[in-house]
Amino acid sequence: MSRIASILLPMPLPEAFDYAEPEGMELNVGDQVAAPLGPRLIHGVVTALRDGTGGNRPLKPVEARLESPPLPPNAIEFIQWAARYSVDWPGQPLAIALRGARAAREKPTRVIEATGTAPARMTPARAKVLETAAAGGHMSGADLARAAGVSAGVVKGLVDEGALAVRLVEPDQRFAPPDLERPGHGLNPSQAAAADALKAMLAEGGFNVALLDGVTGSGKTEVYLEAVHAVLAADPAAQVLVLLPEIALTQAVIARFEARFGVRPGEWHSDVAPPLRRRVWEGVATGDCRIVVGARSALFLPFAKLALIVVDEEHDSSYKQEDGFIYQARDLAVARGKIEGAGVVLASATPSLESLRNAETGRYRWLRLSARHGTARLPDIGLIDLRETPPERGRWLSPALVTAMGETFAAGEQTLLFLNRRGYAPLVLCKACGERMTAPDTESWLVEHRYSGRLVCHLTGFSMPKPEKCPHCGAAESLVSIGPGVERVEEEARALFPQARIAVFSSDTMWDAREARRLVEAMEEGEIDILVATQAAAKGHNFPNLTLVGVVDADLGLRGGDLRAAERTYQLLAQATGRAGRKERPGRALLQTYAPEHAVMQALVAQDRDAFTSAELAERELAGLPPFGRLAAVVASGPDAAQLEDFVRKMAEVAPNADGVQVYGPADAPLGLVRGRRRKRFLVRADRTVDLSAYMAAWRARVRPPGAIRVAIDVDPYSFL
DNA sequence: AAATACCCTCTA
DNA sequence: AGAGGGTATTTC
Repeated sequence: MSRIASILLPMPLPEAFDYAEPEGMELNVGDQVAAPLGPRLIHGVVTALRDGTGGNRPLKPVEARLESPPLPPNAIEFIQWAARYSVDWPGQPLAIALRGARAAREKPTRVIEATGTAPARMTPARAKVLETAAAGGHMSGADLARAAGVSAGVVKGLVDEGALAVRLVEPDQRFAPPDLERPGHGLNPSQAAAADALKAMLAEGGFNVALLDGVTGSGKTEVYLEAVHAVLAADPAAQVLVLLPEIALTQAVIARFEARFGVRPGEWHSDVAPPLRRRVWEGVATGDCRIVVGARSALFLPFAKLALIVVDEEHDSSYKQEDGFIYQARDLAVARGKIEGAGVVLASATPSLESLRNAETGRYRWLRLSARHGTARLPDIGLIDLRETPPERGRWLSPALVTAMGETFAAGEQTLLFLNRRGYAPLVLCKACGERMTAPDTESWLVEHRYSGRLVCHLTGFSMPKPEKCPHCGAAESLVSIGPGVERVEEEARALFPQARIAVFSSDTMWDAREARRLVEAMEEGEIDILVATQAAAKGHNFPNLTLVGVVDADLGLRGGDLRAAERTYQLLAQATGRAGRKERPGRALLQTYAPEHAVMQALVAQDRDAFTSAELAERELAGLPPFGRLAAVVASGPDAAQLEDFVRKMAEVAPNADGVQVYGPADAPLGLVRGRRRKRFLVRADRTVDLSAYMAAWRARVRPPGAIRVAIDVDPYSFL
């Protein structure tokens, strides 16, 4: 009896395709195979096997089984679950899961070895080379020549004569096991209590979630390191995944793991070179690699025996992937934990309201870390009311903030000026005709960047040199820069403190990870007096001599007013102000605001997170919004406005009726035009009990968008543009 | 996603 | 007729 293999292919197809298993191939579920699809061969994964032959038409046979470890059943289940949840085809998450499996392997290295045969003619140079080669050390030809202090020609001559031979050595792909005998960090009582509670939860085994909730500087990392240790020690096959929101943070966390366990964990993010990626992927699949530190896509790795997932800074919005396969890694981490029967730890100083709600209702264990590490105390936070004491016209730093900066500088301490806006000015307009500079095919303002002298669209990446004349009315010298970005604040700070050492930290100035680390080190060493930074610097780093944080525009994130505006602003500003005064020095933070009475500002000043979150939760509950209800967004886009209008009207007509579901829209998206495509939105609100994914899938099945129109479904949206 | 089948218009 | 182009369909 021959068998049929269902094979999932990493592309947007609605289901796995059936193939005939060739005689003797002996496939198993999870095997990676090459399967013919039309005229091409595709790398796919076997998801099911059953007896039988092709029914209505003959099946094509599987071409070959690939020499790469199979995907474990749990990984396949997770991929299918994620696709269903996100209302997308299973081939999409599979494509993410196979990114490491398809990367090029590291090439074998060429090493030179002595063969034992003596060369026909011996010279001092040759003798030196043979001696060096005999000492071993697996050197390449160039290295051997350098070590022996001779030219490459001598080595080549010996190879040609057969006294030396080139051997190809496969690179060592294995991961060393972690050293569990190393002592851990000393924990303070609060940390020890949290670590014990975590270890107790993990010792129970099976799926459990804990929210590790502790103020900035309370030492969450040490706590979860102990949980990691407990898991690795309890089972020699157990694996651990640590998710981080930013690639920039991975090096620091990897160093912590290296110090704690004596081995370098597997590293996983978009900047990892293909050979290492392949090595980590295979190490994870075989169980060799027991610790992975990575960005959100590490969640799709094929763990052989995943026992613990840590999501650090769980509130961070970069866990939400917004394009391609849309997912929220924090939520999927919980889902994966459930499938794997693993523990999940969500860590944050400012947890998401979703996680706080789950902790409140007891679905998650709630572990609170109170004390700040060492003797440091939280910074004093003050508000500067810009309505009463505004900066001078054309300036952005108010007198009170400038005074504080002066005091800090005089005391030899550091200031961080926080402004979450790249570039020089967010808007350039013509004072003659009022024209605002926008990209030709996108409806958002171009941001002026003075360092590069260009106007840049932060949405699409479009950029152009700043024009001399207004492109609309032709007036010369009429373009004015409106509003501040970090570059402009830097300019102002230089004018105010010409003798201070000032630097800018944003993704434009720090596009290279090494450069970023250099700047962080310079800051740590006290070589910078004033750092002007976007959120790229607000996260994670500890600057011991930083005693003043000035938030240039505390209201920035509150404008636009989407669902999470207040929550996000609170989280970001709590994090930014938490940078001040970590070691023995007291710190202070000053927030410039036009809305000092706003609940976010009041909560920050009072350092009363719980008051803020309970008020915010009460509002969400009243409106039936997350975490009390669920949302999904639909964005339809197309080049032709009339055709799009027509389509979304039809879509509205066929929206299924269901209890506890309301469909709002269609409406023009706030960003109505991106890359030449007009955009329309729906928003769906549902009660928590509704299977929103199923609802959205049913709706989508009722329409067939014309070719030029794309429909993107976003379950649990974070962006409302 | 990528190949190809289909269906227009344009050129001469 | 045949090329050239956009769009719709198919891929087990």
